[in-house]
Amino acid sequence: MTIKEEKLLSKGYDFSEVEEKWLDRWQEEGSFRAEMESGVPSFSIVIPPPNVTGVLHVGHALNNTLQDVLVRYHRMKGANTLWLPGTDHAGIATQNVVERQLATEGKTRDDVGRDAFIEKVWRWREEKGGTIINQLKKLGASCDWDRERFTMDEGLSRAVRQVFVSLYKEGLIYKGDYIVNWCPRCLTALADDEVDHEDTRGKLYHIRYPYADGSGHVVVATTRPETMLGDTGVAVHPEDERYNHLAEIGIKLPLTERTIPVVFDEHVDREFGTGALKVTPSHDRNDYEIALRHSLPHLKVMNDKGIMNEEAGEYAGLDRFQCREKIVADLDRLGFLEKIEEYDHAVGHCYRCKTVIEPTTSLQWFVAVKPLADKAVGAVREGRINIYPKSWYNTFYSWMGDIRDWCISRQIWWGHRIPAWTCGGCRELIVEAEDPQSCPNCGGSDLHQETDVLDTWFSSALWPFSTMGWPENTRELKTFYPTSVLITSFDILFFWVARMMMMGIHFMDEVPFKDVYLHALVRDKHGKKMSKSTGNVIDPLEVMREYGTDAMRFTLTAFAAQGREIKLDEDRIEGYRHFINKIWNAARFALMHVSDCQPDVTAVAEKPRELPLAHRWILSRTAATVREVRAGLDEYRFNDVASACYQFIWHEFCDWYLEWIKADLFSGDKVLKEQAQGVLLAVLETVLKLIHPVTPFVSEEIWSALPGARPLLATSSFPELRPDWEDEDAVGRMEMLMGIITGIRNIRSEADVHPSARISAMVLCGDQQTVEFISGFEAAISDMTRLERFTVSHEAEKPADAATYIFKDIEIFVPLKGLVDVEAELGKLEREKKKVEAKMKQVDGKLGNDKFLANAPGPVVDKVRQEKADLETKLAKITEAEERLNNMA
RNA sequence: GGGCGGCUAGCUCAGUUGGGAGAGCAUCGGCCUUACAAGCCGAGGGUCACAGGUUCAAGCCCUGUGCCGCCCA
Repeated sequence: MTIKEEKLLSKGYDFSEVEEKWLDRWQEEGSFRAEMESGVPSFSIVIPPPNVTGVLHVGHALNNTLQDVLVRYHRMKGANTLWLPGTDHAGIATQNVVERQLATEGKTRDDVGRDAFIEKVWRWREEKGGTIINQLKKLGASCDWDRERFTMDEGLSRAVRQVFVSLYKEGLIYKGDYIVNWCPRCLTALADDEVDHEDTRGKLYHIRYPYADGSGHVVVATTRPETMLGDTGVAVHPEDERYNHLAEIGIKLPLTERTIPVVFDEHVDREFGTGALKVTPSHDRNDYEIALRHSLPHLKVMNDKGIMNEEAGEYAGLDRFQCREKIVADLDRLGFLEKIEEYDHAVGHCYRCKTVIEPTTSLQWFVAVKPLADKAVGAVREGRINIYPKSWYNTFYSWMGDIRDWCISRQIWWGHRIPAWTCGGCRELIVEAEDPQSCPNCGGSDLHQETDVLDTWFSSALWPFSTMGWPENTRELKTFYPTSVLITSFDILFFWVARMMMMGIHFMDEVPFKDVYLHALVRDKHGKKMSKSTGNVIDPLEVMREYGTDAMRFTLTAFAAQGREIKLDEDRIEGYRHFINKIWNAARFALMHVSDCQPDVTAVAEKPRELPLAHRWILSRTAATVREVRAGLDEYRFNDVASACYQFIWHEFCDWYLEWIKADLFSGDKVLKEQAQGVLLAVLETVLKLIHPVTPFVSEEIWSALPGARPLLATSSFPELRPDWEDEDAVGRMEMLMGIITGIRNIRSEADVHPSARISAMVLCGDQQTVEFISGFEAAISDMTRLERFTVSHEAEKPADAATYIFKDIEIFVPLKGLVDVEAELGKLEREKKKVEAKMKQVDGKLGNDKFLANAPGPVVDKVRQEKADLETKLAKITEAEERLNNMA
């Protein structure tokens, strides 16, 4: 037994060794290397760089499967194809990892110092940072791995500096003291979209703020009473008559000695609570803006770690949450507490460490994004960038419409250090791409670089061009920029996608990608977010081990319908593993009959009109499937691609075609046999190519066993449309034969005829032509329904003692010699009759309606008329059958 | 409070110019029929959330309501 036979005779598909093998082969052959041939269209994707700290989760699996499907498709279509891989340096996350490592040694980053710490991070990256890249390789991701990039690479870092300096010089980057989202644990500022808002059951404290003249009080409500120590005013609506008189009086702030003013601001909601709002400019974003409008002073009452500072008076030194309790107790004791309500509200948490965010003022670097955002919006409006699914356009526009300046400085060490220096001599601020040696203003050499680093997303925003060698004008940029499509999860539309648009358009003068496909988040089968704490996480690596990578990829593809969240059920993966196995076994069968053929046996498929019906039919169905798959891939309808393949391969190719041609394959008739071999091989080749982008391993494995010397499937050509294979006549005829076979099988099953029992059946049809057509398939029909005798007629007498089945205008009889269960048969006919009558009622309703006849298009009316005729025929046959049965009884 | 999405068979979901309600899984019955029991054959199952409207015709378009989810304030 040869190795090939041994392998192909194995009954079940053993994916583990197969996957290993092809991963190696593809790499060895350089199948995924991006060539830059001239005169060939390009297709390029840059990977959404996973965090260097990451391990593959099911979201990555989905994201990269979809990318790989497209990339493999376009590569097979012959495009210059580039899928550029890499990781980002994940500033905060990575720093946290290394700090934790230090903590086990009882050290902090300050103990080791900045340079040594960064060195440690690099070392960590060398040792552990490659994990997710290897996992992506296992997934079969056909990236050009020689081009792997990292946001902290030298080239990318140079791009970051260049961009920073340009934007600064254009006045689009500035430094200022503004309110930011502060994480008191990470000790850094965060961008707005790095804050997760979680609905929290909290308390709303209603506090009495006495008028300064003692004539009364106003009640304000807050969820964060500790911030009252930083209040510098109370705001009310200018038209709120309840408070007009307070303008001159002011408020005596409880627990302090301070008197604060009342200001009148239209943004105050008169309906909320008492219509009075405490204003804490240093610890609340809205209050910050109110304070700006009314020149209220800022008063910071906490330090960076969320501990109350000296401004908090006797509360100094307390943690913010301890302080809250004490404040509430004190207010209560002194009679300032009106009431406490249960209150649901969204609380901001650090997206990295889940600590409650403290909005606070701080000196930070910002990008003035408005002008950049406007250009991005313009590109989308003009259709230079298309977003799929369409439902995201609204969200995109509304978010971009009221976008705020982007805080890009982070108070951490791991990342791109801001290229700005302050001169110790003259305080000049120097922003340069190259480290300056001396101050251009005073010539002094006492220069101090900013200690902050840039937001990781700042470098990610440059990814589509920084990875291709910008600011050099490289061949890669010329060939592959703008990229063809960006595939990512909707939750980073703004973190990343929008920012790439801004930066790409600004610096490349061209959009970074033509299409954006946003896929859903993968949830568990109940629709819950997967999380370690809930314990409902599906680990893709485990799935791949258990069911095979192809099964997982196929499942994810089948679930990727636009505009819907993905509820992943492991049972479904198992189901699709069965499909992979089905393909394997179908191929195994096919190879038993074609492995010794010359590859040119497929030439018979070039002249389909000369072939027997079943071949014409399967070729036509193959052509239709090719059409569907191509259209699905072109329009990002991944689920349609999967279901078209599934439906065709299992329920047409396997269930019908393979069964149908067995007789020919085992036949002594050389011509019939070679036709069957040829078409079988041609269809199998097409199927393997179609399915390869989704299930690369099993398809490549089978492909390698096909007769003849072949290039790798991964670099073979994708099936072209085959109008010459399309054959509606063959499809119609085949459907009639399949209907007859199904009818006979139905009768056998309903009548409890043992599958091995040889019985006879008779078919009555409308005319002699049809009789002749059907008789031509007597053998096939008998074979597939295990008949000993099959007859066709258009005028024979209808047997009395027979079970019947009606398919369109064809009646099928299976004589059962006293074995007919009259009651059961009548029941079956009755049910059938009800259905037909219900349909008939609908159809009659339409045809009896003059307006329908007048307004509906001709073809629609004709169709309904035809339907009525069919229903009448069927009804008549049912009635007849009932009469026969009743006569028997 | 604002915005978006969803509600179709027991479950998970398709349903793209409005004109036949579908798939997979699950269920039930029968089969080791020489590729596959990870299989084959057959069957049952739905007031398309609810109420109106437009139309000759609505799962699909419009309005409102309910429930669920997400985002934003």
